[in-house]
Amino acid sequence: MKEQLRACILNEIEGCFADGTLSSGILPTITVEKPAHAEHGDFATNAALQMAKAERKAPRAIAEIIVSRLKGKSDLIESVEIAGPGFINFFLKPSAWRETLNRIVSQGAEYGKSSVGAGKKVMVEFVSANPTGPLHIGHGRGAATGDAVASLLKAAGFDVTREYYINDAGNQMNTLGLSVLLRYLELLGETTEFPADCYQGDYIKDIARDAVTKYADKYQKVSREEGVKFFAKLGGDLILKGIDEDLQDFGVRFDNWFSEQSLFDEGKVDAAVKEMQGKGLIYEQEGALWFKTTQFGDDKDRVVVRSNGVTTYFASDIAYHRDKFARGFDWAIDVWGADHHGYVPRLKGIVQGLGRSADDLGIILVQLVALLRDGVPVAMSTRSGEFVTLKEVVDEVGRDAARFFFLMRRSDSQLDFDLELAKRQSADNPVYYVQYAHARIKSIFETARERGFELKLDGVDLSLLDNAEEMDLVKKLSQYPEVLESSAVNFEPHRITYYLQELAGGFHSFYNKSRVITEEPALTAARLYLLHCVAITLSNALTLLGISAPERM
RNA sequence: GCGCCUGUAGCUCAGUUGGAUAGAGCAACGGCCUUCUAAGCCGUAGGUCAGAGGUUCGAACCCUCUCAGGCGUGCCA
Repeated sequence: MKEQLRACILNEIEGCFADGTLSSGILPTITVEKPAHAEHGDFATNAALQMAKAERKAPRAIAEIIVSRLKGKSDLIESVEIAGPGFINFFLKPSAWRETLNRIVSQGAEYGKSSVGAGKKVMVEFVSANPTGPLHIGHGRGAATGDAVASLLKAAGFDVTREYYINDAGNQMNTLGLSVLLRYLELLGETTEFPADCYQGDYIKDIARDAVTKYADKYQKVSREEGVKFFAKLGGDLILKGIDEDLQDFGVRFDNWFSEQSLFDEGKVDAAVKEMQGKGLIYEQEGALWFKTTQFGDDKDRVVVRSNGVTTYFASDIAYHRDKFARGFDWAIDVWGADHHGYVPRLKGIVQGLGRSADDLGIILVQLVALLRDGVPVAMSTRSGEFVTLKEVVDEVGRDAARFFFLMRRSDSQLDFDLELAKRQSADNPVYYVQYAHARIKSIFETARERGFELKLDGVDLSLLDNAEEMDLVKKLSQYPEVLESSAVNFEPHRITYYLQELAGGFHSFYNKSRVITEEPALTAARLYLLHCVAITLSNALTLLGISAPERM
C-alpha cells in the first residue's frame, strides 16, 4: 500500500520535470509514512520539503504543484491535503483499505511474507554454548532471538540455515573431563581435592554417578590423562544431548550442529592460517603468530597461534567463518552474548581478511537477562553453580510465555524477566493478552456456527465494515507485511511482539464495542470475515516467534 | 586510561532510521459484565527525551563535550 503510493508520488514528480513545472531534475529521497496523528491522514510524504532546496521554491508551493497533478490519478486516494510546513497528507479510500482483507484470505499462512531476501543464502548461528553445562536463562534469550530472527529472515525470502557451533575443542573440555573424573573418583571413595576452576554444578555429579553404575571402577585404574580424555568425551556428549533436548522443548531445532574439533581433524584450521599468511595478514612476533586485525579497525592485533604452538579460539573462528562462506553462504549472522561485544571488530576483520565485505557478517548482541520473582531479583551465579537453567524456566512458565518474554525487548537492551508475571493469567501479562485475542476469535466462530453462521469467503459485502474500530483493525492488519520486513532486516523480533499487542488491542476494542453475531446476516458475515483475517495474522505472527496460537483458553 | 552500549512518565519499555501536538503496558484514580470468553474494554492523571552546545526548514534520533550506569580491554574460552 505504502509502496504503491510512493511509486505514484515519484511518478508525478518525474512528470513535473518532464513538463517543466519543476526544474531541478533531482529526484528526492522521500519518506512515505503513517503520521503519528490520524488527522494527518493515512500516509504523509515529506517530498516537497526534501525538494525545497534544489528547487529554490517554498515547500508548500512545490506541494501545490505535486498535489495538483496527483488529483484523480490513483483509485486508492480519497483526498489529499497540504499541511504544516509542506507535508502532503493522503487519505485513502476505505475500499482501498478493505482490499487488504481479500489479500489476507487469499494468502492465508503466507500473508506477510515477502521476497526481499531473493533466496540469498544466510546462516544464523546461535546459542553455541560450550558443552560443559546446561543452558541457562541467558542462553534462552539467545536461542529465542536467533530462532526468531531465522524465521523472520525466512519469511522475508532468505534461504536460512540454523547452526549450532559446538566448542568441543580446547581447554574447557579438559576441565570438564577432569571435573567428571574427580567426582567419579570421589564416588568410588577416593578423597580428592576439587579445584575451584572445575565445574561445580550438580550435573557433574549426576554424570559421574551414571558412570559408576555403568563402568564401576574401570576408569579408576587408567592413567589420569586417559581418564580425563574419556570423561571429557562422555560428559560432553551427555551434556550436548541435554542441551539439544532442552532446546527442542523450547521449540528450537537446528539444521546443523557444527563441531569445532572437526575443523582441526579436517585440517581446516591450518588451511585457514595458511591462507591468511599467504595474504600477509599473519606475522610472527615473540614466537607467536598474530593476525593483523588492526588493519580492519581493531585496537590491537590478535594471537592466532601461541608461542607454545597451541592455537587460540580465534584461530578456530577464522577457520569456522571461512568454512561458512566456503559452504556457499552469502551472509553469516552470529548471535552473541553482549559481553562479547569487544570481539566484533576482530570478527569483522576475519571476514574482510577473507576478502569479503564486513557486512557479510551480521552480529546480534543479546544483553543479559535479570531474573525476577514478583519484582525481587533471583540470585544467579555461574560460579557457585546456582544458575537458573533454561529448562527450569520453561518448566515453570511454559514455552510460550518464555519465548514471548525473551523477545519482548530489543535484544541489545537488558531484560527483566519476572517469573510470576510470566505465569499470571491477567492483563499484565502480554502473552496471554495476545493469545487470548486469538482464542476469543475462535470461540466466536464456534458460537457463530452453533447459531447457524458459517464463515463465508465469497460474496461478502465488506463495505459494511465502516465503524472506527473496524477501520482501525483493517489498517493495522495491512501494516503487518511492513512490520515483518523491517523486523527481519533489522534483526528486531521485538517489533513483532509490539505489533501483536497492538493488533490484539485493536481486536479487543472492537469486540467490546460491537457484536459480531447480529440479526443482520450480511453484517455478521462481514465481521466474521474481518475476524478471520485477524486470526490469520495473529497466528502467522505468533508462529514466526515460535509461540502457539491457542484455539481456546 | 582507551573502546563499545545505555540514559525517554513513579516502574518496565516502544518510538516507523531526521518529520507535525513524544507513545504503550504496569502502578494510581474513575467507570463498564442478565447479550459472542471481564485472561477484556473506556476514561483521567502523569514528560526540561540525563545536561550543554552545534548541524537545518525541522532533532529523542546526526556531530562535539560533560555527567551517570553497564560491559569490554589475555599468547583464556
